[in-house]
Amino acid sequence: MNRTGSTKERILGAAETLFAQRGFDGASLRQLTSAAGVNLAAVNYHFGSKEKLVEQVFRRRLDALNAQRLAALAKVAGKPDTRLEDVLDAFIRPALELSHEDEGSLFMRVLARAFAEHDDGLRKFLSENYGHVMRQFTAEFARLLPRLSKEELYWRIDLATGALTHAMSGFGIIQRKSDVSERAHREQTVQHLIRFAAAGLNAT
Amino acid sequence: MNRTGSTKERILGAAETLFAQRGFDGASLRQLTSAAGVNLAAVNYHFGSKEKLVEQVFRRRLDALNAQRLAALAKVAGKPDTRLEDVLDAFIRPALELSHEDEGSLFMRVLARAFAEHDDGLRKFLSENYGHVMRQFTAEFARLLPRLSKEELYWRIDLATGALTHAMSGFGIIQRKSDVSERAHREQTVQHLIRFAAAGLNAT
DNA sequence: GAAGGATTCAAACGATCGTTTGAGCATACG
DNA sequence: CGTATGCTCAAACGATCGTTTGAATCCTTC
Repeated sequence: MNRTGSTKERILGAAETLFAQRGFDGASLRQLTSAAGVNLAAVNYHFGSKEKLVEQVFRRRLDALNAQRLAALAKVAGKPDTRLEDVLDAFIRPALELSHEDEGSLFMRVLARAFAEHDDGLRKFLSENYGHVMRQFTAEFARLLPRLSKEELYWRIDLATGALTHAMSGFGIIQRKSDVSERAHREQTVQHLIRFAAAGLNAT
Repeated sequence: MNRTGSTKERILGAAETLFAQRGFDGASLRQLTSAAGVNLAAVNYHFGSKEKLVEQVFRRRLDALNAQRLAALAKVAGKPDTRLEDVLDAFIRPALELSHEDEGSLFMRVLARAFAEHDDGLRKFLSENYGHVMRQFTAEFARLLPRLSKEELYWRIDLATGALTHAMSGFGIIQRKSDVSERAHREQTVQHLIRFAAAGLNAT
């Protein structure tokens, strides 16, 4: 039972963990509030409903994550000597750093579940709030891969993001290494993902 | 409400559709039996429990799918002039054909959900019953990519399967085209996937 | 056509779900 | 001190969950 931070923060933390482990339907508010050490009614008091809690779980991470992604993209977008790998780095590194924090290490799993859900409400929420991020990255990919048709480009970006989401959702448990090598290991992981995605995007 | 086939088959069909749309927890036996046009108690009578029904939904498709994959792999494995693309074709084409059947078009979505679940019981079931398929493909990839370390090979296979699962789980609805061009479109899709995966696996 | 196993059926079981309620407690402000 | 205000609490709400039951019905076999 977590006893640090405000009630809202404890609920959000427990929700992230349990949504990652058991899914949005599978994790009940009773398991969730029990793990957070708060009263059952606190969820509806602070968030209004379970569905709105789900939204806040996403917002808490994605606001910062996408801001970092856009900041990193801004440093390379449009520059004449920018390589494909630089853009992928801007996309991948913020997510990977999130996966290696003590807090937030399970969030990418929540995100992977959201993609698998194919839930219209959730997809609409993500598209409305964070769709512009993917659009900016897509525009930069299009600039660096001018020989690809629009259809081919969308295909490959979809495949690349699928690979990255799949890989990053497996983290937090499997890929966690010892503290001394964590930084080096993370850098190695970034390079693995970038090499794979760059080659796929750049395929003949 | 489906009224064709035996009770067991109608349940399996409705279960596949609803599991794809709403998830294993989200789809209730009442929705499921109602869509199948059978009595609620029929699930427990014919399958024993909801969990065993889930297993049968997987078995019904994966037995045939993996048999096709292994048969296609056997035609190229170990041959001196086999290309990476041939092995990927053996892996991808059977799954894509399943995605374009009227029946079974939603199964890859069920499979994508299972991957996102990270459920130990389900992963153990899949590993015990179909793990040898992935092992045979991995061995052939290792033969064709001798310059990759074992760690690098596993990384790339994981990323490639993630991309393919992600892409194929989006089918059945989005990518369905008109009947006349369906065969040509499917072939085009196979080539997209193979090109991307081959380039990723083969990256410098 | 009677017997008997296989299957279907409506109904109910206890458990658990998300949500609501109203009393109780805390802290801050007049 | 008195009283708002924000928050927590136990308890209960109706709904829905997976499962079980026992009678009704179908279907085969002699």
